[in-house]
Amino acid sequence: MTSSSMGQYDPKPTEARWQSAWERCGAFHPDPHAPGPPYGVVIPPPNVTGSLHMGHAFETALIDTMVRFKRLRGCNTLCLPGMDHASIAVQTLLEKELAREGTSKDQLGREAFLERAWAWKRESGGAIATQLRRLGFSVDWQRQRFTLDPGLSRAVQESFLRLHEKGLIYRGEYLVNWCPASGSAVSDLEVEMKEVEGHLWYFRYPLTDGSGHLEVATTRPETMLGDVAVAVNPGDERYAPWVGRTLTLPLVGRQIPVIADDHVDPQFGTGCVKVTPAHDPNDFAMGQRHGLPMVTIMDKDGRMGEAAGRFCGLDRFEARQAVVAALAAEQALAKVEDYRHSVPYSDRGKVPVEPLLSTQWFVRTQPLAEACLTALNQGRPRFVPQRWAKVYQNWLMDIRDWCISRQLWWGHRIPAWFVVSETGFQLQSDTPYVVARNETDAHREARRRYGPNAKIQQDEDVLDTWFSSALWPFSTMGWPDMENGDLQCWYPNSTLFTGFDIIFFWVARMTMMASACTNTMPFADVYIHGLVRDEQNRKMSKSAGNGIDPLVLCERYGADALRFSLVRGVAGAGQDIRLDFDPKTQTSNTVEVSRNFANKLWNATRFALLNLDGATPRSLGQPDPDKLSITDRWIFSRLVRTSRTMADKLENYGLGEAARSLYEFAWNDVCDWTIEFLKRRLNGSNPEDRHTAQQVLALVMEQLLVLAHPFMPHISEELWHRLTGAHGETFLARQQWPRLDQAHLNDHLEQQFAALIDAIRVVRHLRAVAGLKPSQAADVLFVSNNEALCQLLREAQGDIASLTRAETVDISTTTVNLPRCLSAVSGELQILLPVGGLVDMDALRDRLQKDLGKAEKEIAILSDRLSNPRFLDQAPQDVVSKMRVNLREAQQQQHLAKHRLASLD
RNA sequence: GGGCGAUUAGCUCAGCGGUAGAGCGCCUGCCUUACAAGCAGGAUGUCCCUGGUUCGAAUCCUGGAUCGCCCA
Repeated sequence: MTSSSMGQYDPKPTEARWQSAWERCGAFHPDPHAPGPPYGVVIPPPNVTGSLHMGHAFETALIDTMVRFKRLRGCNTLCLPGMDHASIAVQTLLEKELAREGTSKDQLGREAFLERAWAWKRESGGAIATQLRRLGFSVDWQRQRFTLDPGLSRAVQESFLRLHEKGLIYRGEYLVNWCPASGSAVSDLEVEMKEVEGHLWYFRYPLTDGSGHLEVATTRPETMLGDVAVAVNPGDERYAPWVGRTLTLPLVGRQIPVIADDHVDPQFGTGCVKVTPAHDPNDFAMGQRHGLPMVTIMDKDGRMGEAAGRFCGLDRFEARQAVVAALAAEQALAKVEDYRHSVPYSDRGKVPVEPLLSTQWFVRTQPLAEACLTALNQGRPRFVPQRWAKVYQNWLMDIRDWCISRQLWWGHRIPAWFVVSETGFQLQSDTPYVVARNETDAHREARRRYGPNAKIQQDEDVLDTWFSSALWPFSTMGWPDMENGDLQCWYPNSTLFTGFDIIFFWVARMTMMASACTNTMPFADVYIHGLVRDEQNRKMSKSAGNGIDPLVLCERYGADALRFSLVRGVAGAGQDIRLDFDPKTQTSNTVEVSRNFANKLWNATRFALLNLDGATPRSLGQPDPDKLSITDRWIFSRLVRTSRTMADKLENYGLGEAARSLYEFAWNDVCDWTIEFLKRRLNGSNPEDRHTAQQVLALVMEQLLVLAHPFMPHISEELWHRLTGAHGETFLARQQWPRLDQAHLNDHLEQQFAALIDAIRVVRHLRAVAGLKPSQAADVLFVSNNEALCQLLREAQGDIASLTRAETVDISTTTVNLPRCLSAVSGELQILLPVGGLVDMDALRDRLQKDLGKAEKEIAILSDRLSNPRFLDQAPQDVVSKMRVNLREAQQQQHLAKHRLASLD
């Protein structure tokens, strides 16, 4: 290996090695009976057709940081991975494939189609599981689950049965959101409102008695074929005389009444609205209030049906034009306006959904939502950040029933059998049915209820994929087998990590189903994270084409670097983060910073290895407290403080803050100061000092690697093995978070140390001002009448000398008059560098003027404040006394700076 | 229309009652035996505006502006 490459960390082989070693050894395969408080997390199951995008990487980084932290803290930790079966996505994908082959799912038939779907799943489904491994996700792959697995299917079936038994699942004919592209109903949540430029068409509907007409406005002209009334607001005087009269519907000839309903907005359009109960949710409600008939004019493929008369067979958008043209021909088209309005689009099919009257299965959500609201009032689950609890609450308070049946094949078939013999072997909306675990049971039950000749036929439909996802926290752990060890140990789960966009889809449905099935909330906490945005603050998405492939960044910078960037970027909880990326060069500054940090850890450890003579932290043992230098005691205090701060932050989901603490501790405290301090003793001739320095170095480095592990698992594992010589199945991932003697924590020392560090910085500054080359040595003289400060400087005399390249460091409590020398003032300390004629007097004067200015400004502020009696009276005493100390120091500084300036002349 | 978030250095963002911080970028000097993916030093802010609370406000509260998201 060349010297230049030795200083650079190459993540690729290291990350691959540990990923496979962890999995091979089952490092993350916990035993539910093992000791330690349980910490259980199920990952939000990605879609089986999906591939890794930045949102997954972000979520994974957050989850895994927490999970690894809890594991190091001694929790019996399970992180369970898996995927959902994505009914619509898989079916769409396969149908396209079949179309290319010139066939279709209907030609294949249900059984062959499902075989093909499973074959697809085996061969190309679930690529994302491999991609998640690439991030170093410490999940238990042995417990990986898929929503269509037998165990989970049993949970789906069982929960359906139980909910049905409790009357929480029912079947009925209602207006549902129909997606003509996938040929299935979808739930309210799968509908996305999009603003589009459309038109508002005004139609004239004549009174049947020929005495005039009313004008109605609509954005969907074709639905007029299904109109059964025209409604006006009861308070609208313009139309009061019209209420109760009859209109003749143009093109159709149907006689329809004018009705009065509070829900009509008199300000909108003409104040008259056409009522189409079978094709509009508001009209449906109105139709029910007024007992109006439902006229369905459209078929399930989005074409006009028989009730549309001469428009039958036309596609809905063709029909729109044809209806407008026909009305125009009859002089019934009053006018057309451009009109911007919201149109419901199917999230899946990316086409406008049609509200359609149809018989479907529903979950009666209200009783479940009430149970969830009660739990929420008792703080279950706890939302982080809290504001999302309100979003969740509002949604539950205004909830609508959940349409759970889908006219698809890939999924959990509804465990209901129609007793078709009761309705002449025709399936109708009122055909009776039985719900059962299997066909034999269903048949038995049907015969019991409907006689020995009852014939049954299973419902063709499958359940919404979210139905099975809603059971995920417990279906993955063996429910309904309550004796299952996993369930007993890790259910309810500890935390659910997910995005806010999925609170309704998933979080609320999980809590409702858990309430119904397990009578508890499925997790204690819900951590809601933000989105990853690009440098222009746009949400990353495939459709916008601005998505960054996390795997590209892993290749270039390492998974550790990507993860660290994502976690460090989080401010508080739930905030969006921004990630820059230049597609031309395939580079990201943000991730580069983290890559550099990994490299810093690499080199710091390399320094330790080069200086430990093959010894390990264990073989060196703990240093003797009496032999610790002041710098040793300082870094121990910093280590204890950092470890404590990070743990506090992580316990409260402050992941970004913990990451930043780590970064600062590692880079500043350990690398910039401690390693630099230790060099002198490690290279020195005193064997006892050298031994202590080695002990300190080994201990600090090992603990630093533990602290880094949740954030950068691979490199920390690698370096820890090199440092400790661990081998076999011993992993850093399974070690203990630092449990250090809290007695090392020393506030006073850390405060004093700031003055020491500042003194060194001032010396370096003076050297720079004087233009001294690093190789040129110069003497340093500190003068202060603060005895404690002088004592500190004396203790660190050797350290100061080595860090400032000083030949000698003198410390004096009495003022020394050296005329031509570099000088500066820092607090109560005067710093002098006697360098003879080399001095640039102007630069020196500037520096002292600056010190003086700073001191005077501070004196002005502080004395102003201290002369305010109300401040003295009302501010806390420690603040007042701190101000007094600061003022005294500033005055000292002013005095010294003036004195030095005077001595220059 | 209702709700939520954001606004701090050229850029990306921390800080959230006690004298404004980091990284990147920029300027100067260094290949100093862990690291040039580095080291040392330096320059850089009406903390969006407006009132108010307070001895004291970037930080808490009113109101407003701009940007973004969610629900209707």
